[in-house]
Amino acid sequence: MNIREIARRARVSHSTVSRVINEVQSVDPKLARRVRAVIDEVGYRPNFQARALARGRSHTVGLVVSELSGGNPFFSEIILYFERAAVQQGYEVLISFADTETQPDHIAVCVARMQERQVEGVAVLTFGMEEQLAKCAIDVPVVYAGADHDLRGVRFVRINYLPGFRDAVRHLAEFGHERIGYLSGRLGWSSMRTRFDSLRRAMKLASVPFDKDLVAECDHTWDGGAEGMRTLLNLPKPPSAVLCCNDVAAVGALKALAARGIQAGRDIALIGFDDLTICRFTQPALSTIQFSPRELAALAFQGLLEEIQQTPKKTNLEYKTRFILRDSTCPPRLLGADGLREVIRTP
Amino acid sequence: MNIREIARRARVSHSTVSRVINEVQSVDPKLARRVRAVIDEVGYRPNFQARALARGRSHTVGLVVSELSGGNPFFSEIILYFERAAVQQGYEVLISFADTETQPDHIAVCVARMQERQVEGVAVLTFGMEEQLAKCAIDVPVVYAGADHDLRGVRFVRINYLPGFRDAVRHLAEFGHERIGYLSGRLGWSSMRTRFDSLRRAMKLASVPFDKDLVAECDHTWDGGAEGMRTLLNLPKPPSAVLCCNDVAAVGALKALAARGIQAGRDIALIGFDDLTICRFTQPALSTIQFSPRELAALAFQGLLEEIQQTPKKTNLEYKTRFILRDSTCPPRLLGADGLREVIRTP
DNA sequence: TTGTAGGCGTTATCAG
DNA sequence: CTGATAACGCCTACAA
Repeated sequence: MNIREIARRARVSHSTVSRVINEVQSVDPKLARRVRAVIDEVGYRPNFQARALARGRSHTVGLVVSELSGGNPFFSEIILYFERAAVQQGYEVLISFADTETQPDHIAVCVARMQERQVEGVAVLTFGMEEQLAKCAIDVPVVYAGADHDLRGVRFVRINYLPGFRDAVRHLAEFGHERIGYLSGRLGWSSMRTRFDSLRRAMKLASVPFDKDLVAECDHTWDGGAEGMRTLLNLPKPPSAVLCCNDVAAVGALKALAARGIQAGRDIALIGFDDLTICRFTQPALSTIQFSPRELAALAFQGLLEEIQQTPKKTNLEYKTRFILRDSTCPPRLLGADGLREVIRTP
Repeated sequence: MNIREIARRARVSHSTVSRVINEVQSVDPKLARRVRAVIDEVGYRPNFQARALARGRSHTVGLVVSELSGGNPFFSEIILYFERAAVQQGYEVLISFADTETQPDHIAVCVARMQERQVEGVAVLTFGMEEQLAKCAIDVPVVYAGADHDLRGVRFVRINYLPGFRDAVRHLAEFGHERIGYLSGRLGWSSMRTRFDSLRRAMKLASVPFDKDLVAECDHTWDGGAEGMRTLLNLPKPPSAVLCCNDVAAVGALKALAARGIQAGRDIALIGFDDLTICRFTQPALSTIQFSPRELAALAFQGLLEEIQQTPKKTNLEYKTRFILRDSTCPPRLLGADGLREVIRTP
């Protein structure tokens, strides 16, 4: 069923049908009604591919996220809210997971595939591997999220990690913590690197000494967090408080703590990052630094839309993190020569 | 940059360029090389919209999931593995979240939108609201996942809930549990309804008495699970073991238990459903019924592909759940007249 | 206001 | 093996 067939049945030309579909006002109401009747009767729906071809606009955008994060609820929410924003503006979204682990240039591959599909723009929300983009020629509006490494003038959501870390560290400092540890994630990922840098700046601001031995560079996954926490606990003098690069790792860390009979919020202070829903349901509820996928996704789409439409005045795309206090922190405990050692069951 | 421009530069006709692109063997190797050189030089990539229009095949499929599940890692994995299977077969995927809560017919709306985009097929993985589809005319291959309510001959992944529930109930029965509770999710959702029915059949098979007072019909969300568990705990005689309609609700339930000083795996037996990664990281590790998003997504795509290609012999699309034993179960405790009452702190 | 004709970038069918 | 020419379904001057 196409526009010509509708035209035939309504005894008008196909251009008239086209006008009716596109709500061009100049059509005679009677004709319009006749056309609409036929359209409803046969259940006709225009072919967007053809329309896109003719108009040169696909009304489709791409979203690339990181495959490693498949089981991470953070990304599931990113996708949800991005799609919602897109649909609201009449866009459809093509999704793609970039396997940055085994294929360094996979992001570029995904973007290229989307370009062939004539997307009008693509949001790359991989949080840390987008440098790859700089290497290849991409001639479609792109937006990504990161801290401040301006990539060839590409638009990005500037993520300000400092406020969250500053308040978190301040909170720990008020408790008297002096040995603050960190589960860093892979520092090869730029967003992990930046989180780490922000933490150090926050510590400097709060005059808390930084000790690189208290940093465990682990995967930012459930298992990675557990592994990292075990590493810290095996230190001669473990930290009295630990921050994490994300909530998923923090939950893993909780597991490692529990395995040794250590309870966060009583024996050690633990702070996550992201503010996933699950934070409210861990035992104890996890204090964290909020990094709302909802707002982030909305900002990213907004930025992308402005790039696509070449809007002159641009929204300030800055996302500020903030500290969320729950129950997983406490004053330093048993800070003798052996640090936490006393409460740790021998493994 | 289009096929004609390439043709001009390579001094051939655009048909020849088309043949080169589509690797038609009959092209003179010399010409082919010349064309390829130009293509590489200018970085030309064919326009899929146009190709789709001409060929009548878009090489795009749609995936509709439930919006309510935004924060649920289960869906994030579904999307990931579906996309992976699709890309492997040269398909791109259009994603859509159906808001089944406020708009009962939203699934149909999403499918319709995708049809306008000429998707070759759509997978509706909403687990329980797909009945809506029956009401509207959809003339595109569709696959969904459900138990056994055959929908107008539409292809679906048959989910066999029984094996998982059977082994879970058997396990509890061996422990001597006679008061088994259930956090059911909304029974208006067909998949929730079917899980419930399967549980009852499993209980009958194991000769465990069924008591409808021990069923809490709650949301299948984090908060819903907590709420449901509180309801059960407030019963005059709470159950000694509780199964849940999904892991997310189970984690919520764990929270409610902890709030009253009750520990799963010691004071009460708790079993989830889905086998999300997080099950290994709760305290205690959550026994659950496996419902792998990975296999499910792969099966769904496989089925969709067969529908699209009208393959004569069809894969048997059955997914069998299975019980995964971890640490959250235990024998019934304090089963006096007051059930668990004794260990419950007054709220 | 309406219809005719041409074009969007491909593929596919013919002659040559 | 190659190159016109006509689709694919729609939009849009331009002319009537």
